[in-house]
Amino acid sequence: MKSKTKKSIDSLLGSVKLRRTDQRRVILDILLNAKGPRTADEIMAAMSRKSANKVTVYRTLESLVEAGLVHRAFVHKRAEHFEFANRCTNLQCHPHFTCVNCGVTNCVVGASIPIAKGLEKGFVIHRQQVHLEGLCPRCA
Amino acid sequence: MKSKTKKSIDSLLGSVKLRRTDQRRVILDILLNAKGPRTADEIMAAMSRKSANKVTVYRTLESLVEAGLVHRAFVHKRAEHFEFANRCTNLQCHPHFTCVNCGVTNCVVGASIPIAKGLEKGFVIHRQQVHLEGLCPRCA
DNA sequence: ATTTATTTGCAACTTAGTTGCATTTAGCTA
DNA sequence: TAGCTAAATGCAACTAAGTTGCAAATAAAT
Repeated sequence: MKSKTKKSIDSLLGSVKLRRTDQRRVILDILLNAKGPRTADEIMAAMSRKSANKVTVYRTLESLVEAGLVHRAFVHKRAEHFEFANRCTNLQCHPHFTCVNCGVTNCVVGASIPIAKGLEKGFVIHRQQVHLEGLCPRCA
Repeated sequence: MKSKTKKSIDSLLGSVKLRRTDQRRVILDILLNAKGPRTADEIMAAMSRKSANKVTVYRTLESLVEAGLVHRAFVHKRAEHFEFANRCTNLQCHPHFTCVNCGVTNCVVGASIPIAKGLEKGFVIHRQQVHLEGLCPRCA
């Protein structure tokens, strides 16, 4: 990790009042550089020899989610997927697209979907999440 | 199960060329009468003494999904949720709403959301799924 | 009624995530 | 800068959700 990156990650952690630990830095760094949502397992693999216990990874992700730095992505696979919480409006994160052929899931940029209208009276929407599936350009 | 129900379930199974077995009839009946998506576990509980091995439940759900009679609902919980595949257009199933307070997930009726536009060239959308979370009328 | 491909059930297994508890460490205070 | 303490980490053991292989049962075609 470049020390420049380290500083900006440390200030991210500071901004949400989380202690600056190595594990948090490494995990945040991985998510910051990921092109799409990642599972705990993928994160552990990316940490490689830097070691890290899976319990720590789960707990770290949990604390990052709670702090709002990371989101659980909505991708309809068995394992939870996490991503750095950017490109999200207040009510809606960017959608994700999963290719039914190659199985790859990525963030969708440049598409927008209006928030649902016409709900029965009394519902308060905090968050809308959209998932698309179909064929990616390579598989179409 | 009323014999009238049984007949209509049998004709559903016939229409997708699946053998009419008791387990399939019972599981379809449960999903037909459910107000929202159900997990394999909930289905097993509802089958109660009628017995059923969990492997059979999973495999039955799988075959019903493959046949298109049942959909995997998109609800962001650890266990898969299944529901009878009605009220779905070609491209989009009805949305689901999960209350962050009481945890209950239900189908949203009467709301509509347009299909995403503006995807990068080459993507083919087969299906769009929307999930809403927030407060239900009772918890708001 | 017989046959055969499907379906079901059991046992054992895997994957994803969790809990309790002992040890280590970030960052505050003196 | 050392000491203190709450927070974070790691290990072992566990649970929940789903899967696989194989043998027995059964739907439905003949």
